[in-house]
Amino acid sequence: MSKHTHSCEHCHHQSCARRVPIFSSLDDDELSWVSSLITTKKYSKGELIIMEGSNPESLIIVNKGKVKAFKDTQEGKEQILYIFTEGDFLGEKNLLSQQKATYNVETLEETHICLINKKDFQQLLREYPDISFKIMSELCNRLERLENTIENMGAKKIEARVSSVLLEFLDKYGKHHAKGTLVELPLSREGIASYIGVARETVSRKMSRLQDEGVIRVIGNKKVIILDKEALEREIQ
Amino acid sequence: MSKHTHSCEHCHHQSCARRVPIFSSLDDDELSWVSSLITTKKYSKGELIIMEGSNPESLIIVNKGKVKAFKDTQEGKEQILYIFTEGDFLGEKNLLSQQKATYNVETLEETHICLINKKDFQQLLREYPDISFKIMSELCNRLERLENTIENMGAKKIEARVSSVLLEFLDKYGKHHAKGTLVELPLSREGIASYIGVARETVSRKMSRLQDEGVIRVIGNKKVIILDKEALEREIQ
DNA sequence: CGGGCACTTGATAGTAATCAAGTCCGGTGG
DNA sequence: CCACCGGACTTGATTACTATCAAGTGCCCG
Repeated sequence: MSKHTHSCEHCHHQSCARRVPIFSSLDDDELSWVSSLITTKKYSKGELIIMEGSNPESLIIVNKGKVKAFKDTQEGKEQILYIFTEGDFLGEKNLLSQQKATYNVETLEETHICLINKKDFQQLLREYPDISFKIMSELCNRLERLENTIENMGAKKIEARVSSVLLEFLDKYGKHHAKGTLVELPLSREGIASYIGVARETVSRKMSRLQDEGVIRVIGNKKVIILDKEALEREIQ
Repeated sequence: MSKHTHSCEHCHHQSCARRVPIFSSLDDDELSWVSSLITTKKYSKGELIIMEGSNPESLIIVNKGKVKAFKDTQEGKEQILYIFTEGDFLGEKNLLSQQKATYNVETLEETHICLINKKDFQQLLREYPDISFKIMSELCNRLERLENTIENMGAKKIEARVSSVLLEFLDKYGKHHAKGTLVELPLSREGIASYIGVARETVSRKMSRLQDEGVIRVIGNKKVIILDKEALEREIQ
């Protein structure tokens, strides 16, 4: 057994490593070793974790909470690119290519992260090629999501973009509910707007319309019940 | 020396393998071996290489020519996602994740491609981890390009999108010229339009305006001289 | 030289951004 | 506990921009 298995100060990390898809091919001993490499950090809501142009020296894994990755444009707008949640990793660009961060990352709620040092991470990759495969696979998934986003933004009506986001949030954050699926929105109206590239008023209007049509039910600013998932899927086609 | 080094039927492939960034860490012997795994194929302009939903069983490397990767929407529009040129690989999604093709790929001119069988490719990855690193690095680059595209489409004016494309083409296809840089456009106006997500008439108008302002000079339908690169960069900011 | 196709240019209409009030809700302090 | 305050959201009116529709125009190729 690894000498790290019973190291109490790392016990709470192991669950982190165990939950992360990129380490899913490792056995208990290996996970213990990985856990020993991890340090943790906690952030409260609204803190900036990574700043565009900086040079993070570690792989970051989200252990609890949510963060948004976004770019600031000179026109004063904000374009949200990703929302990362439990199990997602980030900062890989700085470790795999030799690049500076190309976007900001900010917490959307209280968030705990795990950090793996650049050298340790690179050693892991060499020792366990399966981790590389997992990462490549995840990078392909991200590419696919971005490709779909581009298709939405370039070739589809705004109705379709709103429906897409709602379905995406439904998949990620939906919970069963009497008449449909209850979704806790990770973003404000303004956040949704800068995620799909429209004005915040437009999001309000489209969501109001969807409510009038009986497709969704809006509960305050942070919750939505999806009553008719198929209708949303029809909007996207 | 590898027994393949003097195998004439593979000589013309070796240059392909040698030119490809993902194999740049291999030595001559290893390259010869890779070359022996490669088969080639030629396409004329306008042929469909990959169809959305199909399941390509090989990694494809562009050896000569250009191809476009695009999605067809139900609204009848086409969204172009990538233009791949000499040295670029594609089809990785089907080999790294277990996914079907999520976009169509069509040649923009006469194109020669190299094919590496799925099993051979996976063996290569296991034997030479550096190839995995190169691929991860390239995937990160693609992510970054898509992230920038999304920023353009979501948060920037159309002027900026046109300027972005022109600068992108300038980087990839520009050649020195008396008064600026001559760029052979890989896409028609309609192609450019579906690359940046606007109507083809809008591309015409914006380019006319840029010509009136003395920033570019349009020569027929397929060439442009960039006279004032800085002006384009200012449009993007 | 003629035909066709891609492109340009102009006119119009539709849609979303912007500007501008309100409204709702949660939190705070009296 | 209630009243007030501020921030986020909704809704309405107007403006600006681009898509669409509709003629031309020019260029390439046979």
